[in-house]
Amino acid sequence: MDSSPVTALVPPTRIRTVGDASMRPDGQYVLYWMTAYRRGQANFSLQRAVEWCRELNKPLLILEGLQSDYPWASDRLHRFVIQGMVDNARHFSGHTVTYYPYVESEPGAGRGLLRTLVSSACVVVGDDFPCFFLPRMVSAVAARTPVRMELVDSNGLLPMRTAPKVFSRAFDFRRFLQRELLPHLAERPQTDPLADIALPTTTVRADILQRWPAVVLDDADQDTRWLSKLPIDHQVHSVPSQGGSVEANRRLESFVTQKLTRYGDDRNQPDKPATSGLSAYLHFGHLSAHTIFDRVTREVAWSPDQVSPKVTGSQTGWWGAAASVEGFLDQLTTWRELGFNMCWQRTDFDQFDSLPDWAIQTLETHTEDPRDFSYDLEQFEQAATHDPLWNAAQRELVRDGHMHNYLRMLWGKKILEWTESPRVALDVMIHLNNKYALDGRNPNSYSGIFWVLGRYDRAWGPERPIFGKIRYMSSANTARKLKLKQYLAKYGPLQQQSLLDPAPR
DNA sequence: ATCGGCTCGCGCAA
DNA sequence: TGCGCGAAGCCGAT
Repeated sequence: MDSSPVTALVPPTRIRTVGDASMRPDGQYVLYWMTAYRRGQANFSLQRAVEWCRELNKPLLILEGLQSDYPWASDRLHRFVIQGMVDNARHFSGHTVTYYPYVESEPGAGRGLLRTLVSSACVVVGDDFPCFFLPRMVSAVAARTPVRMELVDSNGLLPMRTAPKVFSRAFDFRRFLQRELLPHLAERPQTDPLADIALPTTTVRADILQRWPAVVLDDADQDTRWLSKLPIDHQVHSVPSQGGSVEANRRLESFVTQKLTRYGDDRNQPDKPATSGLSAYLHFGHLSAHTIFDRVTREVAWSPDQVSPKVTGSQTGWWGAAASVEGFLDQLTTWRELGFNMCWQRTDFDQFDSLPDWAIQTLETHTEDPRDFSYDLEQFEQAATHDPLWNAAQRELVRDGHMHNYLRMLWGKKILEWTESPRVALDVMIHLNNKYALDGRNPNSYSGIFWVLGRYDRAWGPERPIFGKIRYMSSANTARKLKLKQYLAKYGPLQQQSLLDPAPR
């Protein structure tokens, strides 16, 4: 793929104008409001903002903000994002742009900042992310923005707008991609849209900086101290995983060179994991799916002419690559983009009633079935069930901010089995995942959670209590299938310490 | 270890 | 209208 030319312009299908205000040529700068693609590289939003700068000969101001009052805001999520800001500050300092990282010090403190910056802008470019509170926030801003505002889709390899409907099965979406994806693979974002160009410069006014001080990133290593003053959840402590584009690229490199060939066999093996560990970086936009795709295909010298002319929707054989590579690309394309397809098409993607009819029907038939075990949210959260394997998976989530690939399915199936109703089970899954997982609050998190309840799946027999025709999973079989000795030891109960205390450093 | 049966909605060819 | 097929299932038989 590397040899094909990079698209000169951001594809129009990735851009939508919101509101009806016009561009103001007498503004002082172009404003890029960075909310989802928190990176300087391979970012169509940034690239679009630069297009405007060049057309108008105006400076570029980039606002990367972090509110403190969004749901589940915590030390863990804040620290990851702020580490990303450190990388971005370093990256943008080598370019003729003004980068303005802002972290809200108390709820509502940031109110007015965006409006103030917009009032001097020619045009505003924002990120078109279809999940969590971002769509609502962005439309609220768009409704009262006095200048032209564009949202750019830099989420994935397929522009969200090109899928004409919701796909209810991976197989159908995969078949669609096999027909449609190739041309879009050629329309890649520029690696560095600011390379080799000199834009006019601007500064943020002193009175603005005084009221909304840019976050000081020099002492990011000490950030635990100033994070503790923010009105966020300090019980959800930060984790060793470092956020930001630098670490994201380091992980990508290590995955491609060390693990990719084993991906097919070992991705579910806890003791010698062959996973990429990139989902949190994708979620916060520290890394682009295009960058991952380019790096993987370069490593294995794949080119589009290896693609099979036969479109079947089958998982294997279409890419014309080794099984491990096809498996990983299927994750990156079919499964990742399937979640974006759902969130883009349906605003009720996080509601129980968005499940397929057969799943709702069978779950409701069995809602009154007696439960052998029933736990409330706190018992789940404290990993206080009777099942050591489930508790270990929950502790991994709470302590490290992620959960093992295969166990997260079992984790969800058991929550369904051990709560009073499927709707409550859904609430528990969403809450725990969004609160503790670095990659939560993302379309793919919702895919995983809803898969537990039947989305993208099919009915299975025999019909069982509670589950009905929903696919069942058991801890005993999982323990038989995976080597879990080290995992169980690592995530066993702590002796003295409460689960929610900060991890020892 | 590897199998067949369980069981069914969906898209597409016919 | 019928057919093929599906993210990771389980269970019992060989």
